[in-house]
Amino acid sequence: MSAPDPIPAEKSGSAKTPPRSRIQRRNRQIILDAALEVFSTHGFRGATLDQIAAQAGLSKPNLLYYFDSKDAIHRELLTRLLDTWLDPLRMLDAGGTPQAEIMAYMRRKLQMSRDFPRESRLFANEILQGAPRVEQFIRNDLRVLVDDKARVLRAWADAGRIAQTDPYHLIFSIWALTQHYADFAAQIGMIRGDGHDPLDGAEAFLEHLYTRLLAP
Amino acid sequence: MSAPDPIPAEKSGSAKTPPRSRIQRRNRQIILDAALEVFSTHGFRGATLDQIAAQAGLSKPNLLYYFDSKDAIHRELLTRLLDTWLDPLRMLDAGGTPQAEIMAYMRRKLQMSRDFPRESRLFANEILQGAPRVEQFIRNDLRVLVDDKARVLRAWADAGRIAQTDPYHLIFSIWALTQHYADFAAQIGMIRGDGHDPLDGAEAFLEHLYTRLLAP
DNA sequence: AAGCTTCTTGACTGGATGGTCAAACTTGAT
DNA sequence: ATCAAGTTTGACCATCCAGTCAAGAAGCTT
Repeated sequence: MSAPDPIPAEKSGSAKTPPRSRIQRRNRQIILDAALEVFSTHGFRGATLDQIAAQAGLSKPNLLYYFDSKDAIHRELLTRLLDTWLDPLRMLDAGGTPQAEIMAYMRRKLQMSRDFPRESRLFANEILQGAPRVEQFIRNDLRVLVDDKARVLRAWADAGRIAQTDPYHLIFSIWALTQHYADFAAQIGMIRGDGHDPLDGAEAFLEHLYTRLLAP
Repeated sequence: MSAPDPIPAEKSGSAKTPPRSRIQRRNRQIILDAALEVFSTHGFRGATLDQIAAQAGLSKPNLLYYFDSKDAIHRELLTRLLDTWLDPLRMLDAGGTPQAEIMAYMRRKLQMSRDFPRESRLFANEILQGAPRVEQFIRNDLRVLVDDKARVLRAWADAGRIAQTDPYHLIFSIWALTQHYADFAAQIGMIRGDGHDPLDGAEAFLEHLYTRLLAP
């Protein structure tokens, strides 16, 4: 399992930021970016190291100089993604104004679909396959966070500050509606015409939708 | 490209229902069912003929006796899926009551997520990859249908029978919200607890949502 | 500039996988 | 029962693909 490692990791177990050379940092980033492109459209099995190498402008052995394996590249991408995946929901503040907080959460998620559609598709691919690589993340981190925020939403509803709705389905609806614009962008683009920005009008629509849904 | 075909297709170009023996019909169905299971969770590239054969309880060469290639199995699945994919939207009746029609469409889509989650994931996989195999279907059939129904929705809005909303985003929202329960079932299951039915409460929530969204 | 380290790659390997084939087995009509 | 057609499969092949390796090129340090 442990091949001689050309990139010596620091003594400290899983060093968060092993001191890498300029070239190391640059090329690892190039590879991750290329891999994100390829993995997000073809899935893990559908992607080949040759594709990633071509996309990165590097040779295949060179990829494997910077990462131990195809799997290691994919794991690194997922790890980086999950690190920030929870942030928008985490920012939902129990002390804020209910409508404004929920609306802001929706807007943050929509912004992620706009700014990071490949990351969204990478995640979608993972869930479609049954979430084998992110199961623990979902069962632990995500679930705890959702349970926590669901309590906040329920409290708001019980206090009559927003309409009575199932807080879980409310959260799922925000995920579904916002991620759809990233994950199904190809379909939307083909229906609306290729010159059209798939996200055009989405924010106004979703604001309208949640305004009406949440009004007490 | 054209290998000697052990299953003679009828003279008439693409016979819709070539007369097959009892065994043929049975085994083709078994294979398609197994393939749907495998393709929908692993994607086209991620699925192997050996997996499908094992799932079907047949040998790999036997699979290839009934279908020309892995691709042919996949194509057949997609063709059958697309044939019925449009039906729920097609049934939306311009002559009906706006709220009731839209609500019924939402319910039909939700029912499809309940009854055919694998088909939904097969489709989602396809779109995630950029819709290479269904591009013409989307650009032609689906687009025309959506444009048509969008006109209906717009007319209803202009007549003041439902609230003013972008008809395209309204349709997309129904797709997103209903398909999410099939495509992201793994995630929902892990968050709500494994004993829980992911779709529990979904219909009530969506009815509530669209009631409020559409009220003039 | 020398010498050491880091980086890069052409050529290769082993295993997985889609697909073939000829021989064997079943089925159904007579 | 017999025979032809339809069905099944073990053994095999060719290609693809993740990963290896040794040798060479480029950077750094002095």
